Amino acid sequence: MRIATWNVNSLKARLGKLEEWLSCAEPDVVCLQETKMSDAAFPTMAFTALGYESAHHGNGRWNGVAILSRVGLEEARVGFWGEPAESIEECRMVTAICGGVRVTSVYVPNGRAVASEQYDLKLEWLGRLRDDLVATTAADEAVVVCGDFNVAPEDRDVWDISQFLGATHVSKPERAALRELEACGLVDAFRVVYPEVDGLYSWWDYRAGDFHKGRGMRIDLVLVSRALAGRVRYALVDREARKGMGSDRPPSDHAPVFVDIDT
DNA sequence: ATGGTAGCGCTGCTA
Repeated sequence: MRIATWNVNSLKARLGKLEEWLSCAEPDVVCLQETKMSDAAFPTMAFTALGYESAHHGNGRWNGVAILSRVGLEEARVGFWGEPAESIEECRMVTAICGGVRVTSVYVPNGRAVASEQYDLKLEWLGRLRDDLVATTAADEAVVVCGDFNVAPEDRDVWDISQFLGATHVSKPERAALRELEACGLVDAFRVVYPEVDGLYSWWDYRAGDFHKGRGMRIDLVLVSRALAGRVRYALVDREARKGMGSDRPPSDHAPVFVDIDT
């Protein structure tokens, strides 16, 4: 199974590129973030035409997450376990069973600035994600949680750690919250394939032309349960797709990343 | 140099 995650920074603006990329990369499952649209506007038929079932959770101009699957999509649910859908203000999580794997697409809150209210909410959100996993997952289950975590797991996952002094995405509490997910049995699939490789960035700031300067961060992660960790065969950040593929629109500020797993 | 760009949507917020 080839499973991908891509923060598209507006699905409306990126639909053409995404369709191109689906034909090119042929993923079986795709987790999307920042669709920035309502469920009513979600282009279900465009994906059906390419052979993908879909589940989306969005309510307007911010956030919005989706799962596309060409290997089946069942039991879709939005938000955290037990959370009433109508009470969710920010659409940041959708889960479904795809080809025998429980897949979750997450868009973790950005956090804005360390010690801000939004930062505390980010840590709280990651805690709720952990609680969801504990409540719903058996130890031997095939689970993939992927998306934009807005956390760089280690210093080598940013272009220059000295530039991030006191910044979000690299702070100890954020990284500890990520490690809490790993303590639940999730494994960073990229580090299975590339234990020693630096510079596997998935996001570059639009401002200051950071992409072309190689100044990025690895914040888009594919976390797999231990049952799958030994079966990860390949992983890639598709930087070509971050270049724009020759269309008239700019690319997303994130590149798609994917892993191949024997399932 | 407290910058820079992108998206949404029409004013300033979010990233």
